[in-house]
Amino acid sequence: MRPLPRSFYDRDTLEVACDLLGRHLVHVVDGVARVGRIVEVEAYLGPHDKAAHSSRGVTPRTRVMFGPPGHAYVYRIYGLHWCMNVVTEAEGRGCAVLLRAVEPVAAITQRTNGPALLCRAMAIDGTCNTRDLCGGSLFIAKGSPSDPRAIVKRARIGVDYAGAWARRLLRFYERGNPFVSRP
DNA sequence: TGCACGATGAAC
DNA sequence: TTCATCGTGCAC
Repeated sequence: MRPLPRSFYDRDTLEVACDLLGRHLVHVVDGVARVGRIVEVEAYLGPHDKAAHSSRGVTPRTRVMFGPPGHAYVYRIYGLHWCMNVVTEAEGRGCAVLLRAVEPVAAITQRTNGPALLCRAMAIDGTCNTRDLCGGSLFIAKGSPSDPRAIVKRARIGVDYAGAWARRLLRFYERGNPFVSRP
């Protein structure tokens, strides 16, 4: 179980988003590897994407989104939950993929069908922000990639304010998987 | 320095 | 449908 290389993330965000489905998200906590198989993601395409945090440009919070690929962007939402993204494409692009749901594989005891729920179940919080996913205790491994023919494309959740960008089909999930947050 | 609001989840 | 709860970004 080793981290996928940085080249995995240094590609077109849509490609990475689909390729992330079926991969294993791994977080080693107190010597125990918590593992979840990624089954739902959303792509955020950069500053021109009105629904992306990076659309406001480089700020203290979004700086990591504009950094090199293969790093974690973990932010607090509604003052009480955490959400995790992986940074994609070349440095400066401001692209990322939000992890929305995982299927429990190992050492998971709570619900994982939602971006904040998966963070809670895998003990991912603000201390994981800016973490390099290509070496360390938080990473993504090969897993069992989803069949491309089984990938469903839908509009992203909770971005109605983003006009036309809200209607783009940038949410991807594995068809029929019971751990998807909103099938 | 103040304030409106959110890539959510849970309860009602 | 409503609310919890607070960091962020932008207005002033």
